[in-house]
Amino acid sequence: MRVLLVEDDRRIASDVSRGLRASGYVVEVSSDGEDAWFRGDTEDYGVVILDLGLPGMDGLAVLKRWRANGRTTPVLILTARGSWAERVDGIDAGADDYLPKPFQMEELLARLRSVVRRSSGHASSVMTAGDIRLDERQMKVTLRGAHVTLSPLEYRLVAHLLRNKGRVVSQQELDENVYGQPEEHDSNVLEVLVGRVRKKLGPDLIETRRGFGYLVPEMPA
Amino acid sequence: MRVLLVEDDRRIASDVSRGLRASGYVVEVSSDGEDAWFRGDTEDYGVVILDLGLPGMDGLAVLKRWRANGRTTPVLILTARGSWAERVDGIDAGADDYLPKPFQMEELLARLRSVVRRSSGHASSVMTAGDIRLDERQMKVTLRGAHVTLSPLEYRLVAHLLRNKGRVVSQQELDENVYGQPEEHDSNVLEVLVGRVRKKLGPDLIETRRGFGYLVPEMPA
DNA sequence: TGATCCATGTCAGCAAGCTGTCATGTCGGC
DNA sequence: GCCGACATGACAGCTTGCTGACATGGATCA
Repeated sequence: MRVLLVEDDRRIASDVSRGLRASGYVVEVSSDGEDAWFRGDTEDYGVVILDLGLPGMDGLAVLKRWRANGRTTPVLILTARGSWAERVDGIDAGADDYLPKPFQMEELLARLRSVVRRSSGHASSVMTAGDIRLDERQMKVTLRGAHVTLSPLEYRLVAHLLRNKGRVVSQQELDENVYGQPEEHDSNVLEVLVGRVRKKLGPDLIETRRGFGYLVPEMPA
Repeated sequence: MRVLLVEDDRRIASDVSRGLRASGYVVEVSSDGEDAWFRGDTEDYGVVILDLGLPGMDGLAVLKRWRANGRTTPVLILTARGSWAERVDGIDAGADDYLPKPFQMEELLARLRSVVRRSSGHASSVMTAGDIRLDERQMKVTLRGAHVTLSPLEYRLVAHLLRNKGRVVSQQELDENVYGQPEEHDSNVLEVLVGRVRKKLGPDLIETRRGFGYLVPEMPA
């Protein structure tokens, strides 16, 4: 992992970067605010370790400019011991964590792990098929970019079929996942439901496998 | 937002919870490890504040068991001053941040904001959606720059939805985070509350996902 | 103490639209 | 062509969520 270490004290910089390298990080050092800002804005680092007292541009300002530009690279700031006001400011400026000086190398490494772990923990919730796009987080379905309103049952049907794209899903399985009851409906509710969905999302999304169930194909017809 | 405060010192617990409530959190206090573990494992909190020295079950053990069960609720641990080994352990056990005792209420609040913000992927204590701007630090809400006065419940509703911008939030989740009770209201308080907020902040801020809950969309309609 | 304000809960009525049913039409395989 | 599986349109009943009006109760202040 690539780390940008922004620190103007040469001795600290060298100690820390040695420790980081020993732990398998690729380290780049910057000792000046302007330079740090430029690099952080143009390059892609896994983490930034940022000292607040800097020549050129203040560390907080650097951080704020990154965040204002939408950079989400995790940032760990180094603050003077005991100055909790500084920490509050740093955190509110968008820092992911701070470490009061002086610190043990071991502690720095632990916080680095934690910061990185956190920032890499998101999974995508979007599924697509043909022109259809379903965002599970927003429970939003679009057809060629246009928002389509689905009822709760319709939504669950589509979501379950999309989650199982490329596989034939039996009526019983759909019953269980849409209605939550394994009991067989004596009527044709499911077929009606499929019909309503097809009317809203187009006839090609859901294919019928006579005698087996329904299927959202891997490739649109 | 719902907070679980795990602290066995009654005085600290009462001071802190008072401060938290004053800042708009819904606070539940637990003073014993077993109890804390059980609650954290069964209930859904926005954050947990965890003191390490506990009767019953040790704080670290509680945290580890949560993580082992896949709970990702952000946890802020309180440690004795200067014991950095404890911090390292805590962070590697899955804590999201730590705060050395003694601390200022203000700092606790800032770190809480930061931990919560991170875990929901936001970058600043100011959250926006369309023309609406909410500053968690000041508990201030503005609409097109003009200050809007919200009641406590209204504020909590908006804050929770904004913290989860782009995600559908169920009525039950709102209940828990606004009222602090998982119990179902038999009445329509929440709908009334939403209505009141919409009247103050405009009808487009909060979208309804019939049958599922409410949502503040990523992009204004 | 009484007057008043405000936050909050309750309720009833309304509109939208969701959902199951049924009658009837269509399709595919044998 | 026949049969069963599936599709479709219409409709009635019901749910859901929204809204305005009102009740309650706590806080504040004269």
